[in-house]
Amino acid sequence: MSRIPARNKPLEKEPLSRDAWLDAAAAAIAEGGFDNVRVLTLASRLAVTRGSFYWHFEDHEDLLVSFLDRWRDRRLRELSDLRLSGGDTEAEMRRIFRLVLSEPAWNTRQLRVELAVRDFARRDRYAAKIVEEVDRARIDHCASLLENVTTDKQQARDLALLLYVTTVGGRVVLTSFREGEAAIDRIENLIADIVAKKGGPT
Amino acid sequence: MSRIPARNKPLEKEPLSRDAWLDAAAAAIAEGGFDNVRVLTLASRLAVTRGSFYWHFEDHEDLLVSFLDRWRDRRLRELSDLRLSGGDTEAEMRRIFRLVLSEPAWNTRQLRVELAVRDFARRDRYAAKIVEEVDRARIDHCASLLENVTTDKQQARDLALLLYVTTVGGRVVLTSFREGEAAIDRIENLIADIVAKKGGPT
DNA sequence: GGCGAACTATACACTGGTGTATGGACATCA
DNA sequence: TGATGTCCATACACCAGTGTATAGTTCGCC
Repeated sequence: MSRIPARNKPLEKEPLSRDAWLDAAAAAIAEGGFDNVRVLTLASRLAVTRGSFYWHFEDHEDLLVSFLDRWRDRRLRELSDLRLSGGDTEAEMRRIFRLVLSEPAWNTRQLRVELAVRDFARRDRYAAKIVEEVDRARIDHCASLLENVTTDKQQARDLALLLYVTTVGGRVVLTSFREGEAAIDRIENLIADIVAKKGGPT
Repeated sequence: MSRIPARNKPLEKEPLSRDAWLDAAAAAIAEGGFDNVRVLTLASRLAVTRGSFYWHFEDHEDLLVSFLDRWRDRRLRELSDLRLSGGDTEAEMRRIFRLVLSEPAWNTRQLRVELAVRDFARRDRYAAKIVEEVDRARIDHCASLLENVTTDKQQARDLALLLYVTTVGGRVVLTSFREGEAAIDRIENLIADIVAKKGGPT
């Protein structure tokens, strides 16, 4: 008993939710990847001790798995939201590019998280499964859109894959590369040309 | 003195070189990224204690910096070697793709190291500088090749960027993605088509 | 107002990591 | 042979992190 509790006020702060911990984890992941999520650090950032953590989560791994699950759910949901918002093929196509490519909100944290997840997937089986689910959904969606442009199903799928690969690749190399933002537009136009030409009479 | 040295034989093992430590680091990085290189682990893998490490290197950071320097030097060298080996534009083009894309040796360790370096570059200034140097060199080389195909310098540069981005992106998404190897060929053909068409009469 | 559940703090045991100081083994050369 | 330089082992101090056990606080509810 060397310390005084000093908590006379009724309720200074709301109790922490599981989601709050996941958000903190997201911040840590965006900063330094999955190896950077440490219970101790998150706790101090939330102004709480680890006692809270081990009430909400089984252990460290539980946190990571929960985070990955939430990440997948959100990515799949934003895809289906996109589908609902309708519009013609061209417009939706653009929107799906921007989703992974240059949507404003993506520019910092979400993008960094996405890349960190992909990186983690290279050494963690569960993360790999999650990433594959999301990739598949995105590519499928893109391919089904492209079937409005070309009739050849295989070709639609190849183009979708090309688009996706280019989109992700763009973010991977152009984040640490100068002349990025300017180039990204020109690349997008090049890609658009390909789609147009391939979509033609073959 | 609770232990017997037990080294009566004249010379059981060669003295370790700085490079051997860097190789061990490469293995660790390929497995689990830069956060996975730990002096203790490398030492035990080299069947040596950390005493050796701290003779060869200043500290942990020194190892990482040295590794990055060596990595850049090798990447730049393999580029200029490529330049020397000549051949027509088409052939060299293919070769440069495969260098980052599907060269057999790349399939596991070198590829994983490359992706780990890129990941590390997102949170480390020095690594970012290294990656940018290598990226620039590769893209420049690719662009200068493409000037044999198209006369428009800007277009050559854009195409080079597109090629590079697609190549890297392909490796990033298709490593954890099924139907990868088959798709990669079709993608490569698609890209080749673009180059051909763009290189045509505009 | 007393009970139980939800949440958090504290203290402890343990592991694994860095860095440093120091000494020992071995070779080379004067 | 002995001095010096190279390379590695050992021991120490220290810190950061996980996980667990336990106790304390606050709330809603009967």
